[in-house]
Amino acid sequence: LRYPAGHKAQTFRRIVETACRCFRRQGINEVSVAELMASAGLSHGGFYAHFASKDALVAAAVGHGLDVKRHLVEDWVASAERGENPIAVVVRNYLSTQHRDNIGDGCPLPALSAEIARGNPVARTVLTEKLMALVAVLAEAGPFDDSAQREASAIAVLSTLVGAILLARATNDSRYSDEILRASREMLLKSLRSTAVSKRRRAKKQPQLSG
Amino acid sequence: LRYPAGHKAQTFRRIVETACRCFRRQGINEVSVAELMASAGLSHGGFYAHFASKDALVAAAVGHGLDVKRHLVEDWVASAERGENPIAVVVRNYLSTQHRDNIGDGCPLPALSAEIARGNPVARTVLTEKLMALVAVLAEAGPFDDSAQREASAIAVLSTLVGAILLARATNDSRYSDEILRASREMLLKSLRSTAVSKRRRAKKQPQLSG
DNA sequence: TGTACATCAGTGAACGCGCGTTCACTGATGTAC
DNA sequence: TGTACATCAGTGAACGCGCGTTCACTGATGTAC
Repeated sequence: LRYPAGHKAQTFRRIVETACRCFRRQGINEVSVAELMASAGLSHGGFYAHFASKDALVAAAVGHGLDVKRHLVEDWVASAERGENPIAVVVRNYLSTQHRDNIGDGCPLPALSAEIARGNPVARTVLTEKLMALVAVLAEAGPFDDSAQREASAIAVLSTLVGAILLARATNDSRYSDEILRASREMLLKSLRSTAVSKRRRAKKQPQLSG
Repeated sequence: LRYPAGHKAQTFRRIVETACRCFRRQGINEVSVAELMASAGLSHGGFYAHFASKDALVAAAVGHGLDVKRHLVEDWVASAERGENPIAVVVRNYLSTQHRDNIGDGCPLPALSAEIARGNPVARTVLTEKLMALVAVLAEAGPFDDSAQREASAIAVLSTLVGAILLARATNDSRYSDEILRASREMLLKSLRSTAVSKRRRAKKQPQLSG
């Protein structure tokens, strides 16, 4: 066969996207290369024309998934209505039953962090970089005058988001799972309300990264 | 061989404890029955004299690990000095570099929740029950008059604890990992300080579960 | 007291199976002449 | 314009390996007589 220009790059992307979804749904080690390639509409032998190893794909898939999530968070932040705290929009969207129940399209952090933490140094480095980028988006949108305080607050919020989704998914009792989301969401929103004063004080300072 | 009374029960406990440590360190699917039995000083064939399947062991190991952790949290709560918020003690101990770096003895929730959420219904049920028990311990120690509010607060705190340890372990950059622990810890402690008034108001009401 | 047998926690070879990876091959199209 | 060949994304059989699980066996001690 001879394929049109860009065909291979397109296949590459399809494998990465399929992998990212399968990994989140089933876990990295529970998805075989053969299963994954079949999901992408290919046979398993062609895999190594695109990636040096399964580990290399894992790193690419994690990076892709976190990029997509960062863009989504940016959209949420941008969608905040005038006077509304953009972080509150992120919190409500992230800690939703939709996000909990849609692990295949959800954030890779609650789904894959534990597995990545234990091995695959390349994927770990990618995760660290993308995590920092995600925190930067949240920090830029957050209250507080001091930029270090903004980043610290963003990190703490993200920890709660990730932990709550993780526990809500692990829980077998659907009412309790809902309660984990609700309780974590309310704590964060209440905490944001109590810092609203500081936010108002910061209003109309020099923007840092706006384009 | 004929073994003394209680020998089998002791071996059972040794397998469960070894398994719990190995699972947290390496992940459930990355530990084989043979490797685990060797770590417990036994050969792999004897495994099925104790457990119906690897899944049955997983459920037992998760239950054991969460029981141990609940007792540890109870000790932390009891160790709080007069006038100190017991939850603050839990937060400082949980979000420590020692806990992050000692995954084998650490909380099973950040280490195993993602893997358990995806399969093994028995382990999921056990996790749910033990999670509720852990939340109850935190709720009993927490501020707030209203018991529903105490439970909600405990759930939110636990979400942050679990998420922060998970992200701190996944991060490759040791300074950033420390910062994840610090930022999450400070947010929780600050939040506890702001509810301290309500705690003082609650002082000397009827105790609920004290023994 | 001595002998034959039952017990049963633990052993280790063996099973079928699916894994990650390799490699000789395919075949429609682009290029050389 | 027509023919021979190079290209290379994708195919599918095969590799060595380790997995969870099974099972015939071991052997020190307790029990029956």
